[in-house]
Amino acid sequence: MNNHHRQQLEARARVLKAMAHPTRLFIIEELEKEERSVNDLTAMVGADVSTVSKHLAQLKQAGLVRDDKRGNQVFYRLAVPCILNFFGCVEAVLTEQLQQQSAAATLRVRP
Amino acid sequence: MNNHHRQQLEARARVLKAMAHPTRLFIIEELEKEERSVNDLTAMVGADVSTVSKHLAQLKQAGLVRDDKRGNQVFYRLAVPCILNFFGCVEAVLTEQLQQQSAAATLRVRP
DNA sequence: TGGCTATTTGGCTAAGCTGCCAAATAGATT
DNA sequence: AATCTATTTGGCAGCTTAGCCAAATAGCCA
Repeated sequence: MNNHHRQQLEARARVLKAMAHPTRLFIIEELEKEERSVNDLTAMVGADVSTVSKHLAQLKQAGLVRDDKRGNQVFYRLAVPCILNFFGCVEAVLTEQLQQQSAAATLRVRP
Repeated sequence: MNNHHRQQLEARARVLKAMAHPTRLFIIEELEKEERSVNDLTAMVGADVSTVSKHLAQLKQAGLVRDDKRGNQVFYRLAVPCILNFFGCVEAVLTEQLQQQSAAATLRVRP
């Protein structure tokens, strides 16, 4: 594993880490639909404004969202449109897990 | 955000979190090529065996890899083949970041 | 200006993660 | 059985994260 490769892996890990939180995934989902102000998102998430603001800062730092200040408010939108596709594989993983679990349950019931 | 939705987001976040570490990404990359024993991976990663073993346990817990004990050794392989595609979007994010950075650098040089 | 709303930042605590060493476990070999 | 190799587990120190409250900042409106 050379230096360049390591840096590449670290960069990828940073992006994944920024996405790896339920609230931030929710925000990403919402921003897929349309841009939103911090206030909007705060109401939808149901946490303290400061918490949501910090989540948004993390997403921005990772390059996943952009912000746009208009008047009083700051609107956030996705920086990268392809995040939707991103979940095809995650879903596959989750489906696999369900199948595994139900298979295991069946084995326990009928050993 | 109803209960089912929240659980779905948490499940997705767990998978992403399992991937969000440079060493674990490296392991995933290696396992894309072929199955590997813990010893193999430890040599490639260059950390303590116990550390690598714990990374593997995390990947397994998330449903990303499967293990297979043969004789003395435990071989790990990917549970889900589609992880390769998973990175198209991450790469797009990273490319965006580079473009942003070089654009900003240009602005600083020629304001 | 003063007050109002929207957002960010600082500070704190509780909880979680990472990596190492040491010890335990499991299989193979002599 | 004794020993060797491969792997996992327990435990700890150091570091990071999440969430809240309080305070600071920024723009709007009377």
